[in-house]
Amino acid sequence: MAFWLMKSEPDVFSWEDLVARGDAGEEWDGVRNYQARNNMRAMKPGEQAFFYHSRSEKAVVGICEVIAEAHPDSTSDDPRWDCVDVRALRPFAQPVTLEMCKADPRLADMVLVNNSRLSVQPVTRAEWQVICELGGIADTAG
DNA sequence: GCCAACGTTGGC
DNA sequence: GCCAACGTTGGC
Repeated sequence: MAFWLMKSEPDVFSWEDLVARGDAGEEWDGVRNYQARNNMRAMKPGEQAFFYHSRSEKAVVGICEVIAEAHPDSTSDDPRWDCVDVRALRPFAQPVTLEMCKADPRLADMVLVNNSRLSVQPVTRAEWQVICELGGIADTAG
């Protein structure tokens, strides 16, 4: 069981947009970066990912669930680009800002803190736990 | 809105 | 295969 973090600019596709899709979820298309794509290829249905609002907001706002393994990105004719499908699982009681992540020594090694440009990234079990705690919800990893 | 950091492209 | 030029991301 792996854990992930996926970024989106809220102006383009927000957490609220994903919630509005309901259980049908949404294709996580548009990723044109090999590392991010490789991370999506490693995802399995049932795994969870933090949903992060970049740019204006800079905060983790909820948790989504992978509902389909990687498949060709419908927004690209280039066979290199795959993506997964996700659906909203649960919102945070309060958003966990980038500032909070940087301030917490337990998250010092987090990819989000150290490589701000990777849009789909792995999260460790320990980091998952900390961010759930900061977000005011029970640890969903069980 | 700016620009640093990073990734990709393409000429050589 | 190197690296300069270019485009994009995302924090500030």
